Amino acid sequence: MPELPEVETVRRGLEARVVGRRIERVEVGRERTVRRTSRQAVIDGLTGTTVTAAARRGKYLVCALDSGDAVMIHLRMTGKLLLAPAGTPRPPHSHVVMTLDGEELRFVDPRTFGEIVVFDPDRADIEVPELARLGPDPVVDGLTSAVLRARLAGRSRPLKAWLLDQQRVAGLGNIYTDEVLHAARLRFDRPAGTLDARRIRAMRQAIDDVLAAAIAAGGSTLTDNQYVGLSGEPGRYQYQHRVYGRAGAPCPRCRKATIVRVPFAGRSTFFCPRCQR
DNA sequence: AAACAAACCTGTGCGC
DNA sequence: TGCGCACAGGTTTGTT
Repeated sequence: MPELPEVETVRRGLEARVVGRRIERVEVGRERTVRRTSRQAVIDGLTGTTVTAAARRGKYLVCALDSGDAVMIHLRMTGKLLLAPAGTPRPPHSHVVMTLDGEELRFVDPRTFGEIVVFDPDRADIEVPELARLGPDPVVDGLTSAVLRARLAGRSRPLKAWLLDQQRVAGLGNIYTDEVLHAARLRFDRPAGTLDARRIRAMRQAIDDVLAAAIAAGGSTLTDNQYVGLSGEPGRYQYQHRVYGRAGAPCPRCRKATIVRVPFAGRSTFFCPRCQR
């Protein structure tokens, strides 16, 4: 579910409302959420610590603790972090609950693909190896045309597959790749290595513009309401989607063709067959 | 290197 | 109303 803009919205919520606070108590219901280590490792690693920073890389949240450890949280498809007054009813699938001075930070995740792991940053390469493998994050690291060009060179994969690969660029998922490719006027199935300098610049600009607008709008909340921010507030970027979920609608740029939905890489892809090449 | 399918789970929406 | 199927924002793993 959540891609870079949604995770960034959650990160900002954590920074504003959780950083600086002490985790008094930790409850782990479903052990699957903490499968990387164990229920006890996560309870022991979090209890009594104060959250000192909230960072993000791609779709990964990484919070620093005053113990020297860090906690990685990945929401995957249906994970949510919700901050609510202690004592209020917990939503179904509240697998991990952290109590902080009258409030509860709840990790809610119906499909249980998400996970939480407390790790030693000095051993990050072993304990969360995927973090080190992530490509540049367009917001955290910035992304230049030169970097894009170097990484795209010689690649035969379709552009969309390339953009979805977190080891190439970190943070884009199914919604935002489609939005970026439409903004850059590029077809999803064009081989990644065939972009000339002008198209590379267009794609870089599109990545920046789409992500900035989406973050400013608090991310995208689709009709199933799966994604909401820390306080349960929905995002608003779905109202600005130009192609995602809009099959059959006229293309908002050329207004002549109709947005098409095709299966690609096992999921839906939306694009304008007229203005994306 | 890259394409594809399957796996991990649960919920929802749709056609019949 | 009820049933069965398709599908869903992500990532890893195994197979061609």
